Amino acid sequence: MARTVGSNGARTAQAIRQAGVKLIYKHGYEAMSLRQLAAEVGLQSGSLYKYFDNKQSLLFDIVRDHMEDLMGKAEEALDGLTAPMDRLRAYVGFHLRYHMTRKAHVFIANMEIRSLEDGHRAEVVAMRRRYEGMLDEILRQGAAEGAFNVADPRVSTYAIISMLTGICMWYRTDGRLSQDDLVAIYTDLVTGGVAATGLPAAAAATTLKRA
Amino acid sequence: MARTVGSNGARTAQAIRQAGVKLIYKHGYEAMSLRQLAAEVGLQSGSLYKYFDNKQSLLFDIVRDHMEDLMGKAEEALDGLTAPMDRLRAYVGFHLRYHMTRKAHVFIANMEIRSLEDGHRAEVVAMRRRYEGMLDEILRQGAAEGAFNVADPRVSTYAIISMLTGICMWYRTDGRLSQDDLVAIYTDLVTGGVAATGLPAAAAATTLKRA
DNA sequence: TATGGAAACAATCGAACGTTCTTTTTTCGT
DNA sequence: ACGAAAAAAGAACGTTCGATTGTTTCCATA
Repeated sequence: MARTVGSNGARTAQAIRQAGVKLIYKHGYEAMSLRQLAAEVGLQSGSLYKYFDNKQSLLFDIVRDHMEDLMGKAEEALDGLTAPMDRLRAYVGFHLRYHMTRKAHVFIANMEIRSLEDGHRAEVVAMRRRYEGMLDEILRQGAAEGAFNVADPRVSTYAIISMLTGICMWYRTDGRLSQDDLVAIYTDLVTGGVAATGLPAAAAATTLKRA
Repeated sequence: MARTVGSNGARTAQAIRQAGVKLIYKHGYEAMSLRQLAAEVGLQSGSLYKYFDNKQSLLFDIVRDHMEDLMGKAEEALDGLTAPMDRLRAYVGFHLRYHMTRKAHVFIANMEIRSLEDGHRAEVVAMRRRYEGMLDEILRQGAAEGAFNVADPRVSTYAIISMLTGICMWYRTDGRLSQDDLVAIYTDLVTGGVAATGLPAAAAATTLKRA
């Protein structure tokens, strides 16, 4: 047998992509074999090459498409908001919800960067920097206006994003708390952490040397 | 040639361990071949089997030893402290410093869990749960005493640990900020996030439904 | 200085890998 | 109804992998 009944290129392409995300998420890029992927879709391994040039480009396509989707939707979420606190809350809420609903894609984009070839990795890192820059800008604006008290926006950005992204390591749809509950809890943590306390954070930083 | 001049079992064992950490950190467990590891140490690949049963047990040994070290030192760091805020600050400072100085080990322990066989993974997950439990306990105690305002200690634990652990993704010894600076910044973020604000966090959580 | 154990080499195994190529079958526009 | 194009099968490739085995060399000790 050869071409199977009812086969359709577009549908197969999508199935391959979905199965790729699933298997890379579960086993890791290196550990996923193309035979495994083909079996998941119901093909022979050689047939996959009608749909991508090689294994590496499959990974890159998945990661790049995800990053573009993430950034596009983030800009939508912030659109129209100007006050730093509003923008911060919107960013936190969006990031959390996105990472709860796209756990697999997010995990891959964060963890398989090391498996990308140099050129591809550079592209993805640049995209990630742009995404982080959005939060960095919010924190700087808020600090400038006196709404936030951040000793170092760069570090706070890393810290906050790490905290939020971590949710995709343990969130379960059928868990104890709803997405809304979790967004509320995390929002409290973040806004509390950057809240203006009266005394400059830089001073607090210098007084605490050594521990 | 066979046994090389000056060869020493204990020294080789340590060199293999170090090289293993280095290569797994750089390339990932699956991507690291034993030939690569052997070359790094200056051996033939077959000779490695004098030092471990198989590739999997090398990974497990590295992760388990790291987890035991982490927990032992964490208990030391908290030893003698009773006030929740003191214990929280000590936990944050310890966790950060440890993760800044043992980046590779930490990264492996967090990222290569998926590469562990079921039994080994269960052991490591249990250890990690115990480590997380230390922070969870601090938050609960602080909440009970009214020192902290945490809507959900379990979630706050995950959030804080994710935030702190994330530092090993970007911290560089020759970076702009010292370890003390970073500890101060992160400590502010954490203590601010769990600070008692007056209004119960649970109420804040329910009022914010939807976004 | 002979000897037993420790340490490493060298060769090799079968399996699995990513990839390429040819062939076969189905689909679809004319 | 026919022929081209699309879709997939299936076989084969060279390579690399983890792992095993038998042999050689070094070293401590008696």
